[in-house]
Amino acid sequence: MQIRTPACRTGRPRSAAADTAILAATREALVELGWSKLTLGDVATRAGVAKTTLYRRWAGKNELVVDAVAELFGELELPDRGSLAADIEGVVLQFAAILARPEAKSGLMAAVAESTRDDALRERIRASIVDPQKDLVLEGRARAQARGELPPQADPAEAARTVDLIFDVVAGAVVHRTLVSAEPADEEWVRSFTRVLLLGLTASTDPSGDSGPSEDTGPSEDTGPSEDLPGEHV
Amino acid sequence: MQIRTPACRTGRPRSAAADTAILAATREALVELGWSKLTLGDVATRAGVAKTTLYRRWAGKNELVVDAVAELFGELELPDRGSLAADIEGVVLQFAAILARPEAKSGLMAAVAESTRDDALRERIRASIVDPQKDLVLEGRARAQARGELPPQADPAEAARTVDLIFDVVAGAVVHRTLVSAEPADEEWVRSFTRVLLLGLTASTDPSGDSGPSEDTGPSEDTGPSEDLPGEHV
DNA sequence: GAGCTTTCGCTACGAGTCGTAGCGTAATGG
DNA sequence: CCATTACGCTACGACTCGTAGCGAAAGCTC
Repeated sequence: MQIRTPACRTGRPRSAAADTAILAATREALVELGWSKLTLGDVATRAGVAKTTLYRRWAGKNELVVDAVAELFGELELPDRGSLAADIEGVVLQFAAILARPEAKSGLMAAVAESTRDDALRERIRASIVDPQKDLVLEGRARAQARGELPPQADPAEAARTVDLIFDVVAGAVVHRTLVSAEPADEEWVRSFTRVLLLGLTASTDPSGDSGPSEDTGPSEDTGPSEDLPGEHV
Repeated sequence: MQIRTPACRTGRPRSAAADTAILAATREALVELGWSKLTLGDVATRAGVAKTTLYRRWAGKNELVVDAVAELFGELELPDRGSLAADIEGVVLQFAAILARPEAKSGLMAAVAESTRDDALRERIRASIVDPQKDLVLEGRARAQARGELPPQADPAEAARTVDLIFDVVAGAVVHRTLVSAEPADEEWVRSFTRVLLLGLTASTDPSGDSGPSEDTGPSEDTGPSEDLPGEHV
């Protein structure tokens, strides 16, 4: 018996290669089979590991897919493109490109659907996918304020509400366009969208000061989906 | 043998009561179990019909849930509230209220997720849920143009793109707020959202001729989601 | 009413997946 | 060398799926 200090580990360590292989296999299965026909047994076979290994690391299909999809959104970046409009267009196009991939489409939406009845799953999605994206919004907003494109906001609570609003509008519009309308969020669409959003934001802020804006969505690097060192990925 | 004219029917008719019972049972099961744990056998038991009857009418879980959820969105209306801002706020609040219901949350999103790999399902969703909603956008836009709040658009193709954009922004934002951010789209949020959207729209279409006179009227009822008379619901 | 047609309820079935238990082996650290 | 943990493999009961087959019920037409 040993004192189970959270960070104390003895014995054989988990294979980091297995984690990456499993997540890659999950994405591959999502592309070929979609969410509903994806089985953990199949993923294990593709990854070259035993089915039991999967169950030792993840609680179920939901958690596994969230981690697999989170790695996709970890590619999002927010380079300084010189203006708020350019920053928004750039990151929205990146976001749209990721959402256009079949593994992101079916995996992410199904996980979100399941999260409506599973608080732990929603929290997992938030931590690994949503929050990094929101950080990009914050970053873009700060950059725009430094450029003088957006007025600084005094009230932090009001600023937080504004950022949340922007985030829901940007991410929601792209997701709806891609999944529900099933049409590509191409450059033309992104330009139109950015114009409307930007006009709405700048016009709304000048008079008194209250809502202000920032932009978009994008996720930031990511908190990698799963590490293998901490305990389980549950 | 009889000539199977599409509209020609002889023999025992299908029970309309069974349809409504099944759809109601489906929504009930969605609330209690969610999408993933919902089984057709369970729905049949709740509805008081045989499992085989379910399979005779619907191809599978996807189609059944879409029809069950579509009935919820059939409640949407667009009464004339006097101004474009009021019209938008009103319908967005209705939409948010429907999306707040658990059966709509898990059912709709899961169906959308599945539709990414099933063209027929996507078409079904579009016809029974999305298009009626888009009609509301068209109606509200026409009403605003009649009031002079929005300039008329000459190019029909451009007008169609604008309507699609508005629709994706509105529906997407509410869905994202409700499902991903998991926070209520309450009156305060809707007001902020409407303000940004409206400023973006009016500023983008600049002022030019307009000023229109009266308005019009009648919101249309909706095209109910599913009828039970036509053949199979497949 | 007779007869035809279609639907309905019921039972049963093979196929497939789920998630777990059990066992022996491999890989670390003390 | 030994304790500890991870891994691969097999097997298992439980469950769901979607379908087939049967007899009975409910309409329509004549």
